[in-house]
Amino acid sequence: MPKKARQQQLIKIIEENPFVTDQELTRKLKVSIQTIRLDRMELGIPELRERMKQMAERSYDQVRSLPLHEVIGEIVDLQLDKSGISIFEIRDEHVFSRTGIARGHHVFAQANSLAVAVINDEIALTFSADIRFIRSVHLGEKCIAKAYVRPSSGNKAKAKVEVFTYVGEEMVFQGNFVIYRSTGDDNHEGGNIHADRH
Amino acid sequence: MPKKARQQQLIKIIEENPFVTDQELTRKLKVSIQTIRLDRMELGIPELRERMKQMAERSYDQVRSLPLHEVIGEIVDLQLDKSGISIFEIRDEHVFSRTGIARGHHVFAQANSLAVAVINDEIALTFSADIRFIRSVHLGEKCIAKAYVRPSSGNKAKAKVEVFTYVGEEMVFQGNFVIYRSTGDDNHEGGNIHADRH
DNA sequence: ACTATTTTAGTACCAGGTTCTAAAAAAGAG
DNA sequence: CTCTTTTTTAGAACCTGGTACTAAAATAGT
Repeated sequence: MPKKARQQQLIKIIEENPFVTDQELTRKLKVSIQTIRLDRMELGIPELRERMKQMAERSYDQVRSLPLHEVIGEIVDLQLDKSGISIFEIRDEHVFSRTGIARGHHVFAQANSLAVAVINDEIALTFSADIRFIRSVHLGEKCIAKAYVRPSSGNKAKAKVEVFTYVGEEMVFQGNFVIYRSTGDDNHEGGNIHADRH
Repeated sequence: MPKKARQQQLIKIIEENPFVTDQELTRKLKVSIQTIRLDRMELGIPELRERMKQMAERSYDQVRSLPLHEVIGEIVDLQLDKSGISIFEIRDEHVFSRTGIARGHHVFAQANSLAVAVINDEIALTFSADIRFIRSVHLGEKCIAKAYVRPSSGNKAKAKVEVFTYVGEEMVFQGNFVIYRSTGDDNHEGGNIHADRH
């Protein structure tokens, strides 16, 4: 096997299993460990421990910067029980890779997170929602969601929140949320209660 | 400083910086390296390299198993333009940490992903949705979502999909989706079209 | 004062390498 | 076929960040 081909093989093997040692590579490629190491040098592939360290660091950074998993979008303004604003930038991981159009649930998640956040209560759960995707959102666009709490008539445990999401001047999403809150009487959690539609 | 306190300190330091070596710990805790190592033994904290390896492996597994970022839930049955079933287990990262109740947008995401997947088209986007969270879903529960495509009257570009999500026998979520499809005429992407509500 | 616990010290050893020197083996050129 | 260059292999010394083990101090408990 020629050198080039072997090095391509080596790249492939390490790519699909970064946890492989040089020793194991000698078995797979049938060359000496020195050759493996020269190849790694030439290709700029760090040793196993360095590879693991880099993966660990990358994942650690992500964990640190992504309690975005908890609340989607960055809340920049919040007046409890009144209104709130959040910003969410559409990135690679949010779009259909083929079209660059954001998957609906991410846009929804931003609105939902904001609707829940704006309710000033210990427990606030989405009870129902009526939503419209007015136009599709694309990779790189910044979604600005604005939520307004509507004065609730009657049932105090259900708060109505309207959310409008904009990209620039353009409205791209609109949703009417009914948020269930834990005012006093805890642990209802929906059950068989039915919301009146608007 | 008593032993217990030191060990608590050690746990804290490693927790907030898992990349610390024993050597560095001697400086922070002002004890010998042997003491550090005895402490780690007693506390069952692995050595630096092992910690990094575990982090790397965990993140690697996630990367492998989380093109779930693309499609939420595992689709186990799919009859295009007819019906589909997906399974989604509620894990730590999906719940409000205080209550163990799933955030609504994850349950929605499963249903939305399925509704889009079941439409047999190159481009399928959520146009609108009307959803109900019937009861809250908790950590560890397996959500089984079933989607049915309803025969669309009139506008062929809009498919109606009903999704019901169950935990066991119990229905926990219900949604009526209108999915925009790319039948022939491409790139409409919503725009100023308005869906008739059911 | 004697015992038990805790801490420190030191040595041998390990994985998975790097760095360096040097010799074989293979390939290419004239 | 010989000479040169490239490629491959071998081996020894050294590195990091440890483990495993033995043993001696230091500290605390009673």
